[in-house]
Amino acid sequence: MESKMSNNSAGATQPARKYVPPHLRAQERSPSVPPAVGASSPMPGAFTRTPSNSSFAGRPSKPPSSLPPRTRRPDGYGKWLDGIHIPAPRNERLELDLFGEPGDPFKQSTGINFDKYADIPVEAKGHNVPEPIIEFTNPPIDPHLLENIKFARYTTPTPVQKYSVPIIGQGCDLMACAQTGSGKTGGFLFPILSECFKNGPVQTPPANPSKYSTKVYPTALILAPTRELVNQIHEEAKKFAYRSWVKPAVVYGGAPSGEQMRQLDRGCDLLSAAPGRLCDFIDRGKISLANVKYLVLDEADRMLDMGFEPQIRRIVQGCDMPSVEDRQTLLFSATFPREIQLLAGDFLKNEIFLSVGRVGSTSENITQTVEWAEDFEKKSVLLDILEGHMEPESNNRTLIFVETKRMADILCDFLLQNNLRATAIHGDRDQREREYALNTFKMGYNPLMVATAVAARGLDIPHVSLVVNYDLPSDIDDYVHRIGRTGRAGNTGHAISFFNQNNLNIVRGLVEILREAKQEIPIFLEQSLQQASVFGGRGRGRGGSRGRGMSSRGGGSGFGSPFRRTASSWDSPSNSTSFSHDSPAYWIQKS
DNA sequence: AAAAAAT
Repeated sequence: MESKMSNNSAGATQPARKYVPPHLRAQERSPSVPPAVGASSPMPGAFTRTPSNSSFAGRPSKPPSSLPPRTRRPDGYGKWLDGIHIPAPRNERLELDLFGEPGDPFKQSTGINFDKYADIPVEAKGHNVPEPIIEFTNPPIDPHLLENIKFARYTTPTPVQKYSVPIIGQGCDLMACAQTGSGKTGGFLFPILSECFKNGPVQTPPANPSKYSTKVYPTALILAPTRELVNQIHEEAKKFAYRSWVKPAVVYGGAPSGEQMRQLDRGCDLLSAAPGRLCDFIDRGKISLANVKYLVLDEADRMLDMGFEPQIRRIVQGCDMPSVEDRQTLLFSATFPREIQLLAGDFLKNEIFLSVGRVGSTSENITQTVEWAEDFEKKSVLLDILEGHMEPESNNRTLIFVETKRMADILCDFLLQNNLRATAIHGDRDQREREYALNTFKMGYNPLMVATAVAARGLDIPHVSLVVNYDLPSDIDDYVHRIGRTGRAGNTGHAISFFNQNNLNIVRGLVEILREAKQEIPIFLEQSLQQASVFGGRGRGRGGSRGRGMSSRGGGSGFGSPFRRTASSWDSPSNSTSFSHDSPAYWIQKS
């Protein structure tokens, strides 16, 4: 922000500076080495100033006939011509949009523990595992990507990136497991874009000029389980594809498909998509997967579990997607239950298995506590916690997870009635409401957000210093992802979970996670652990599912009935009626 | 039992 101030004041004293309309700014020559974005103090207004001796002023009045007249605003994307990558000129406004200013308070910045990532043990198994990279450097990373990485102010690759870049670069399939907030998105975007920049587009069938709307043939397809996550990946893709020939596009439900259609018409080389809308566009002949070279499943375990698997199979095996042999498949997640790892084999060939730390463990940057709270007292305990945590002028955000959409609304209303700035996100809200909730939360206008599972995975929201599990999930992997909304990129964070008799189904996994992360384990959890084991509680997720690296733990098949019991079926009667205590009349939204 | 994902 300081540089912006000096920029403005310097600009005011510069009589030579003229306004240049946005569509002409791109004509300016750019220096070959980019200064840090926004760090323009040595040369204020470098991109908008038009000195009289510039190439612009001396340009012939008529453009060379080989160039078609410009018909639309430059979009910041370059070309691939005769085997050569021709990046678009730089564009100051676009750079500010994409990368923000240095020290932008709304951006995630790496935290004090970033360097500790180097201490996490990494396991890479498979044939011909290449040496990891150590830094972002030209071989092997394409120089254009290096420039964009610099713009984004990424200085050091995270462990998953150090390995994924050479692995994907040498053409291998990959199953990568790395902790929440440890840079998985870069882990697939960097190598994919780097290779794309080096190799150019795959040959695309000629467009049919008679058709009003053309079919698009993305080179890379990235699938993710929620619309917001898909959108977030797309935003990252835009950063790292800046000025290149690779045009990112995004496709998901709940938003007008016409707009997405027009966006696709402007070009689509790297597509981020939610499964439903993608299928829709494939059916309508708008998207072909015939040219896909890279297929990414982000949150891969989620994408391959019961709810999504049929859709994914349809996209991967039932459309015109190249076969396993003819594409590269990349699976990323922080958790990977063993039976899903097995299932994933259908989509991979000769994959390299990469794990950073233990599969499914949590970051030690997150301080985890568990508090005993009966359902009826959760609301007041929450208020106490928030009072202690949300100092007025702090930049903190708190994310509160509940199990049901209805409870998300109820709790949000409760917080609002207590004069707290809260919002809610869940699948029953329309997409505009969801995006509004997420944006106001990100901006800090609403520093509290109540959420269902829709916000549990992947979302990278700066300044979430506290995650509250108002209701604990029944699956330990969900717990891992939820608390992973804090303590990202080397920042520290807190997670507080409300625990009571209804949560015995997660106690084993929870204790295991807390132990691994060297967290304190309350006495009541130890006791509940014994209680739960009487009922044969299976602990970690579905059947002790976590891989220990590549090495199988053998034994436990974990294919019993997935839900042998539910909390209510063995609850004491007094607890099963707790709902009526939970919601005194004045808290309930009468329907 | 719940949530998510197409209209």
